[in-house]
This record gives sequence, structure tokens and C-alpha cells, in this order.
Amino acid sequence: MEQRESVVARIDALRDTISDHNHRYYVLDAPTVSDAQYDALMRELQALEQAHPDLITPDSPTQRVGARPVAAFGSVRHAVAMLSLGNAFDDDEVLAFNRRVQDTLRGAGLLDADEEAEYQAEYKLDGLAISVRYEQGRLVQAATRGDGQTGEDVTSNIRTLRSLPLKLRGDYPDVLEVRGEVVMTRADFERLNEQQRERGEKVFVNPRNAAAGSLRQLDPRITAGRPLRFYAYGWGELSGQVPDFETHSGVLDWLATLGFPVSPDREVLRGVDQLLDYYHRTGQRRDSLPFEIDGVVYKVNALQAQDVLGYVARAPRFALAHKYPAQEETTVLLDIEVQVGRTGAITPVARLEPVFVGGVTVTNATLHNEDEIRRKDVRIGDTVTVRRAGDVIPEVVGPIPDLRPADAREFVMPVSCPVCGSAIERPEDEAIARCTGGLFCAAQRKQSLLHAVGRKALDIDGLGEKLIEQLVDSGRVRSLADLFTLTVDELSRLERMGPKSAANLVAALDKARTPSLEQLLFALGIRHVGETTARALALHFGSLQAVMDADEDALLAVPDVGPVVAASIARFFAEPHNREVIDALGQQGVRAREVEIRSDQRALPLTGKTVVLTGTLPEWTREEASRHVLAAGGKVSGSVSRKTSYVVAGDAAGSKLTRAQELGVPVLDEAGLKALLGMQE
DNA sequence: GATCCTCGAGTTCC
DNA sequence: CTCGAGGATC
Repeated sequence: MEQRESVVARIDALRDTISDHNHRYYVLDAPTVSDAQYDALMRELQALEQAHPDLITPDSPTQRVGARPVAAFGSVRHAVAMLSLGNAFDDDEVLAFNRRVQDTLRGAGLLDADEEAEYQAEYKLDGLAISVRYEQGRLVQAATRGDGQTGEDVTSNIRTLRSLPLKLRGDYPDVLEVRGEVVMTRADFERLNEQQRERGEKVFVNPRNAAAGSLRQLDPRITAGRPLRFYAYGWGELSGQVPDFETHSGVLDWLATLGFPVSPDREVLRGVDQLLDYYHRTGQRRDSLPFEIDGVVYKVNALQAQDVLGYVARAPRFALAHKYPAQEETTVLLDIEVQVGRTGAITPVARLEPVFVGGVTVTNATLHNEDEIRRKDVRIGDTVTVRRAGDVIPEVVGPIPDLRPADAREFVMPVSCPVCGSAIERPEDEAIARCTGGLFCAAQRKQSLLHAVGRKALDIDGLGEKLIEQLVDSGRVRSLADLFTLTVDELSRLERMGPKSAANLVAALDKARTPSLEQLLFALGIRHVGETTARALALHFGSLQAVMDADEDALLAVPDVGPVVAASIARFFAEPHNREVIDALGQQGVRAREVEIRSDQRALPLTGKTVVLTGTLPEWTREEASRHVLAAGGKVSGSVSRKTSYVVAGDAAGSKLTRAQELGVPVLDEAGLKALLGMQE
């Protein structure tokens, strides 16, 4: 018995010592023992626990790596929602934010007329947002941000992060949810990739992806081997014995005393000038920081003031993320080639020396049109600056004139189509040059077919670019109607087509024989007739025959159809070839469904309203949401204006949300939209 | 005739 | 997302 007591005491002592060393190493960054000494302590503890398995507790440092793999992550509902932040990209937006904050606080008597608001500024780390829950001082659950309401349960993986305490130090509250960012340092990222390369495993493109990939491992033992770090920046549920806090920075200081690493280089600042100064100072050292950041965050420091400012949609009005411009890189413009679009539009595309920008390797970038190239004055052979516009689409910003080689060539628009050889023409007053080959041009034929089978048109699954390429090049498919004559037999003989995929495709084609009239009209690819105009035509005429029979005057009666569009539609249906294709489609059993004339003509909830969707909604996809809006008689538009009735903002809402706020357009979240539609759960 | 609002079209990477 | 351009509105 006596011996057992001494074992218990030794185990406790070892656990305390080890977690103390973890804290010194990962949080204070000031280790007091060597790695070997640390390992020796760990091994001793493991040996004792193995000899006395009944003494193992979940918060023992040995248990960080013990958990078994799981089949899938469970989901966790956040007790307090994890919000997103409003964004600013330039100083003016920060000034506007500060003005709003100060006006509101002065109105509430929290700020004197001549007093400047106090903020806490911190880095916006580029990693994954995580919420970690402690009950009675013990780590019980960790979840990703997910949509802000519900995230994935990553408890076993988070437990392996040595920088996070399994057990809190000091006086802890009953319940504490810590919010922070899981990141990988640049150095750790390089080391990990080297290791991955040696083992012949996949390397990660950037620290953020490496952190995300490591945390989303189903096997926590893999996560345990990855060098992840956690930095706290906020909190969710907090109850029990908690000090009486007045400021945001005060809470973070307190979190540090409980054993959490908090974001380094935080500063409490007063007034907007200091914020901008912090932003620019940080920008200068951005590249020398140990981890990647994509901006800085300003938060109104006084908690009472935060309460007064409140929230709009899902973003707090008391905080702002001030982002740095999309990362730019330079590379060499190897060549400018042209692509032929569905309408014959000739688009110059820059072929670039592969360059790593903003997390991906870019080799192509659109140059839009001739004027654009001239405006930017880029020439083949130039060293150019490339950035990812809106963080997605690569864009050539411009040349670096000093590095222009003597033999740099200007781009010359070809006079004939590179695909079919037809003349390329550019109308006097237009920006776009076009191939005049029409459907004689294989490129245009392929693109038209791709358009027709697209999701918003006939929605035929399993018919991609490669397949269309084969079918058109072999001459087997010349028009949309030909697609419907394909058989399982001949399809399975094509490259990369098994009997299974062939059968699936034929089934998909079969399903596509009864599109709605608007889908069919859109699929035809009439110039100037997109999704919206197709719908307007369908609703106005009710049948394909009626649209075909309509003359220009009749077409002009359709809302949003003017002379240019009317002429384009009339011209399309006057073309014998197009009529033949429509006849052939009919023979293949392709017929638009009857247009449902709404029996209930009473006002629907959204009649006459225009709704703009932005960001990711928690439950609905963008398409689902717009279907619901349309069904309720509303219109969905892509840009916010004074005429917009509502902006429905989801997660990561960007410029549209900002614009809505500027124009004073009401902003709803998904629940608000559902309420409007009368679908309140 | 000018201005504002929308729609259409094209696009990258994995 | 961005640009260009058609349509509506004043």
C-alpha cells in the first residue's frame, strides 16, 4: 500500500513537471530543460502508467496521443456563435469604422466629444479558428468554426497540441470556451514539408493548408506528429467564478495566466491614427514574423462599449479586420495566347512562368481583351506582377518596365481564328474581338455544348470538357441534338469511359429530355439571353413555339428586353440551322415542360422585392436560397444598389455587405430570410 | 442625354 | 470577381 501511495505521488509530480515544461516551452518560449531531459520525464511517466493503468487520467500528458482514429468527425453546436469579422482593405474604410464606433459611443454617453475610442489591436493569424471548451478546468471539447453555429468535433486532435493546457492553471471558472487560431509557423511548415518529401508523402502548399490538413486528420496520432500551435484571441461561454473584467485586453491577459498562449504583440491603442500606424508597422515586419498573417484586427477594448455597439448580421460592430493587399509576386510573361469562347469571343490569356501566389501556383491569367493589354502595357517577355484578385482569380497587375528585355514583343491580335481559320473581327465600338466562324468553328461548338449541358442549363452530369472534345473532334456530335442519340455501347468504347460511366451518362441525358422552358432557352445559348432573360421569356411566352413565333415587337414587350436583345433572339430563331437543331431535339424527345402558370396570383411574400445573397449561409446553398426567393415572387440580383430590398449575408460576407451598410440596405441572416418567407422553424 | 442598375460572359486552380 | 454593355429611369 505504501508503495502505491508513493507511485501516485510520483505520477502527480511528473505530470505537473511535464505540463510545466510544456508551458515554458510552448507558451513562454523559454524552456528550462533539454529535449532529452523532457523525454526522460515523459518515458518515466509512461512506464509508471503502464504498470498502473488504473491511474491513467484523461488529462495526463501521455494521453495527448492516445486516442484511436475515428471514421468521421461529429458535429458540435457552439454554445455561443463564432462570428466572422467585417473587412477593410484601405485606410478610408478604417476611418469610417472608427467614425461609426465613436458616434455610437458618444450617443450612448460612453465617450466624451473630444475623446478618442480605445482599441486593442492584434494580428489576424492565417490559420483555422477553433473553440476549445473547459469544464471544471479540464479540456472537454474542441470544435472547428464550421459555419459559426455548428462545427466539427476535433477534440482528440486538439488534445495533441502541446501549447494548449489539458488542465487549467490557477483559479479557473466552471466553464470556459476559449477561441483562437490554430497555426503552423513558417519554420515548422518547412521542416514538415521536408519530412513529407523524404517519406514520399504529399507536401503542403502553405502553412495554413498544412495546419488545416493536420487538424482534420481522422487519426489523432498523425495530428500529434504535426507541429501545430494555438493562440487565443477571444472567448465564448464563460461562467462561474470569473474576475470582473472591463476590457477585452484584460480578458486576454487573464487567459494567459490560465496557461493559454495569446496572440503576441497585442497593443492597446487610442484613436484611429494609432490603428493605422499599427497596421503599417505590422505590414513592414509581416514577412519576418514566425507565422503568416493576413491582416490585423481592431477591437473596441471596453466590454461595455462592445455591448452597446452590438452586432450586425453575424459580425460584431465593435471589431474590424484590416487586411493586407492580396500578395503579389513577379514572374515572366512567356507568351500571350488566345482562347475562343462560346460566342466566338477571342480572349488573350497570359502564359506565365509558374509562380506561387497567395497559396497556389499560377501559370495562366486572363488579360480580358486587347484594350486591357494596351492599358497595362504588358509585352511578351516582360517581368510582370501577378496577384490573386479577390483571393481567387489570378490577375496580371502590370509590367516592371525596368526589367523589360530589348526583344519584348507587343501582343498582336491574330487576324484569323487559331482553331477554325475564320476571320477575326472587332466591331468599331466594342472591346471584344470575335471569330466569325460561328458553329463552323470547333471551339465555339465545344463551348456551346459545354454551356448547354451546364448545371444552370440542361444539367447533364458526366459530360465534361474531355468527353465533348472527343465527341466533337470525331465528328460524332455536331449539335446539341446529336448528344441525345448517344448509346451506352458507343460511349463505353471511348477513352476513359467504362460501361458504368456510359450508362450513367445515358441516364443523365434521359433525365435532361424534360427541362423547364427557361432551362432550354438558356441552353440554346442565344446571345444576350442569360439565366434571367431566359426566365423572363419563359414566363412571358409560356412555350418554345411562342418564343420562336414572336417578332421583334412582341419580344420588346418582355421586361428587360430592349432592341438589341430582341434582335438577337429574332435572328437566332430565323437561322435555319437553329430551327433544324430544335426540330431534331424534338425528335429525340427533348421537350420543355409546361410552364406552370401560378394559380395563386395573390401577392407572394417577396413580390416586387430584390434580394442580394452574399457569403456562405449556414444551411442553404446559394442556389437553394435563390430558388426560395424566386418561389416567393422575389428577384435575386448579384449587386447591391439603392433598389435592393434586402441583403442576406452569410459567413465570410465581403464587399456586398459593406456596400449594403453604406447604402443603408437592410441586412438579414438566413434565419431572417426564412422568417420573411414565412418558414420560421 | 446622362446615370444608375443589372445582366451576360469569360475566367483560375485543384 | 470583374468588365462591358444593354435597358430603365429621370
